[in-house]
Amino acid sequence: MNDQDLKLKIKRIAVEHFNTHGYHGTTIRNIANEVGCSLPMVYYYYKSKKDLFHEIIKKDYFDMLGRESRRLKAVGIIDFYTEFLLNVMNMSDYDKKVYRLGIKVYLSFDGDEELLRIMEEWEASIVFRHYTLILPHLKDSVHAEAKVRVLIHLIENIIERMIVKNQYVSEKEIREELSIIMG
Amino acid sequence: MNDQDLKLKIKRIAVEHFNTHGYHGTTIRNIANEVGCSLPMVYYYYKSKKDLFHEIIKKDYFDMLGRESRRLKAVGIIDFYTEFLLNVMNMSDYDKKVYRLGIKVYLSFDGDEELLRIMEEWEASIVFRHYTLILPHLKDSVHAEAKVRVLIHLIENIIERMIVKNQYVSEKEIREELSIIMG
DNA sequence: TAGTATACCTAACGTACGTTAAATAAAAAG
DNA sequence: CTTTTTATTTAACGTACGTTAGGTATACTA
Repeated sequence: MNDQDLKLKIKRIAVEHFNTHGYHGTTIRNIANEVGCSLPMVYYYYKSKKDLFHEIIKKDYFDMLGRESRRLKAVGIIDFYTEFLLNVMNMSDYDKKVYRLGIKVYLSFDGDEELLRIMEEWEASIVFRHYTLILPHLKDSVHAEAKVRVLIHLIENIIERMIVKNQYVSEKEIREELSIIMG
Repeated sequence: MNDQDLKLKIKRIAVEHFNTHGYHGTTIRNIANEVGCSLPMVYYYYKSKKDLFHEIIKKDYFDMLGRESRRLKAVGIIDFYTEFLLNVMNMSDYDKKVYRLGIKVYLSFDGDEELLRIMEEWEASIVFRHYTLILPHLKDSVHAEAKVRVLIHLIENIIERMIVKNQYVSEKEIREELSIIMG
């Protein structure tokens, strides 16, 4: 098998196992078994179990977040977020699993302090970006700031339904729910 | 030490460990160490690690949910949910940890299939209950059902912030956010 | 006070984990 | 064709886990 093929396959299976059983519930032996290679091959490509987990979050998770956020192009704010959320739902299965893993770490349900810190930095910058995006569309509103907050929470909730609970959310549903807040 | 004292102390420490390190990351030895008793004492009171975890979720978690939902008394729908959410935030630390553990299981981030199934049954009944509570207050609205959905999602999101991320959410904030949806 | 039940301990069993040493097979380079 | 590098394996090390056997105090009971 090609060098990068096996390395990638190991990571893909690892993502699946970390997702299903958590960091501590995942074993290198189980990963190797499912990949179909011997146990030390995992160590040939990844320094340690922790290293493998960190590479998934630090590289793949943040790559995916960056890729998604770069896609935003629509002008109307409801179109904008509808497109954003539909993009999330149409991500590849692998990206969805990585996203799920990231959410798990973000909620302190898995991973370690180091990863959590990195994520909270990203989160803060993203919340700020949402504010600057949404606020201009709400100039005349009395509860502008609260509306932004509710909108962010709704977006978080929809992403969680899509990624964590793996539910299908229709475009109609998304638009309807966004409209209730944006008026 | 009194019989029930130690049994309770073990469970309390267990909740803390399961919360911080997950099911697989928690060890009976660590629990016993922190409790200050010997390892087999845990087995004296609980059949197994799984049994201990299941007792926490099946008993304490659902007891807590029942207790909270029985408290709802206010008549106005915004008062109603504000009180409900404030109750959640004012729960004891132990109950909050149990709640957090439950959310973890509900999101399939921990626990097993059996517990997940039990939770999904409860969740379905609760969503239905929210519908019957909220809908009468929205008769004239065009997007009544969507509004109920958004409201439920907002409530879920606020609970998650309080319980999972351990954030303080003020009554003003809660009322403001609920009002944006209820008009 | 003798006997029984309760609360608790030390020590260990078997298993499975993360990790590594050491060897081999395959491929590339010279 | 030999040498070196890369890809892969088997086997094992040490550690830590869940769990249990078998014992000892303490407290209740008759």
